[in-house]
Amino acid sequence: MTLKYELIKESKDSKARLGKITTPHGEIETPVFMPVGTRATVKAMTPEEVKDLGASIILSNTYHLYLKPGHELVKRAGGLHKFMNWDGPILTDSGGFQVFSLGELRKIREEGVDFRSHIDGSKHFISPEKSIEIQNALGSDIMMCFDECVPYPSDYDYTKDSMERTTRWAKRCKDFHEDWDNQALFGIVQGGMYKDLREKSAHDLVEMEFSGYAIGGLSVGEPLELMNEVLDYTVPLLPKDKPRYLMGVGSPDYLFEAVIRGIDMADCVLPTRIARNGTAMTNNGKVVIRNAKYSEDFGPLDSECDCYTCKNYSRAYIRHLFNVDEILALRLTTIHNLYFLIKLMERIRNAIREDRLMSFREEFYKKYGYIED
RNA sequence: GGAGGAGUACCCAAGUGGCUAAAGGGGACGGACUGUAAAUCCGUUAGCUAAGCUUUCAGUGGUUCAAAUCCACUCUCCUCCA
Repeated sequence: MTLKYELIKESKDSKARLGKITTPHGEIETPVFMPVGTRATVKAMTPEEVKDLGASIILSNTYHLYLKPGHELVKRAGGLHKFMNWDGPILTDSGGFQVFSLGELRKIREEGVDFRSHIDGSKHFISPEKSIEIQNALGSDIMMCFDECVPYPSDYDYTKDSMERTTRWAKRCKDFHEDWDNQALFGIVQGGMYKDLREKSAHDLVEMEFSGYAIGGLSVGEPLELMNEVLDYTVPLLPKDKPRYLMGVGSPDYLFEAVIRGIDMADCVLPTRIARNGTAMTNNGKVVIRNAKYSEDFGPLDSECDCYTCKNYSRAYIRHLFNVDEILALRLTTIHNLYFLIKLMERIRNAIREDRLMSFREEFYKKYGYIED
């Protein structure tokens, strides 16, 4: 197996850890935040810009690229890296989340999932094997097993059946995949909010020996405390010498809580999506830049930020761009939000290195407004 | 001077007797967003002592149990003719 995880340091004041992942397209310092580029682009950004923001790995999506432009086309283009001009590591999601989010448009059975395209309604079928075939064609550095992300809340029996099927699918993904030298494969722990199901899922997947392990089915609407609880008993079941990836988490508090429980990787559309919808994450909390109170605020989005946006543009200007529906508005806020989270993870890594993660978290929460002082 | 047309809330615009405090857009204001069907979606937008009440559809007066809607006059704007 080519993917290498090096555990550099375990935090003294929490379960956080510092590490380094080596992929065929470069190294990743962990804990890391991974920007999402579903359709082979981090929306509104060029790959060069994403790299300049400090991103060391990005996500892309099996389901979306399979529909458009088609994974065979991407393969003919020379693979996803070449196609989109990103030469760093890429992680591809398996399409499992779409199984969860497409609702009415899909039907799950043992063999796989029948989908209807959200684009034109055409019928499609994705199985674990098909998902791997697509991800092989894309050539991502890290592939994900095809899974089902169970909604919250879900009852015990449904969650159990689903989790067991996800485990069987994981086995099929692993058996189908061949080129382990160039592409790693992560298993995804499911089991909803049920401890015994999470334990069973983690146990069975760890036994299969994947390149790394993801925790799926969290951050789907449950309270933060519940996510923390699930992480508390699930993360310790995962091997220390492999990366641990919490899927779909991207608000600062969720990232902190995940990292202090031993998570190494996380991805989320949140920073890029809310950026396009007019919200910035700052050290002093959320800034809904469209609000009237910023119309004459000539200071930066975040006075403590040194990103391109904050160095050069004012809140009043960005608000104006949103008000008149200019493309640059989306770009400027996206640059800031991505930089903010990438930088936050760097600050978190430094705090782990210096054994002061818990105090950094406290300080950050107070300023951000998560806790009142 | 003559003939015709039009004036509805911040803007555009529907409504031509009661179900209209008034459709729909836009704007403004606020909110949501967490492995992206998202430059998206949702809410508010006459005033108030807000379950209820008060004042609105150019203005004034009238008809009617009831008027943005019907009638009269006035004002303003537009088009055509002289």
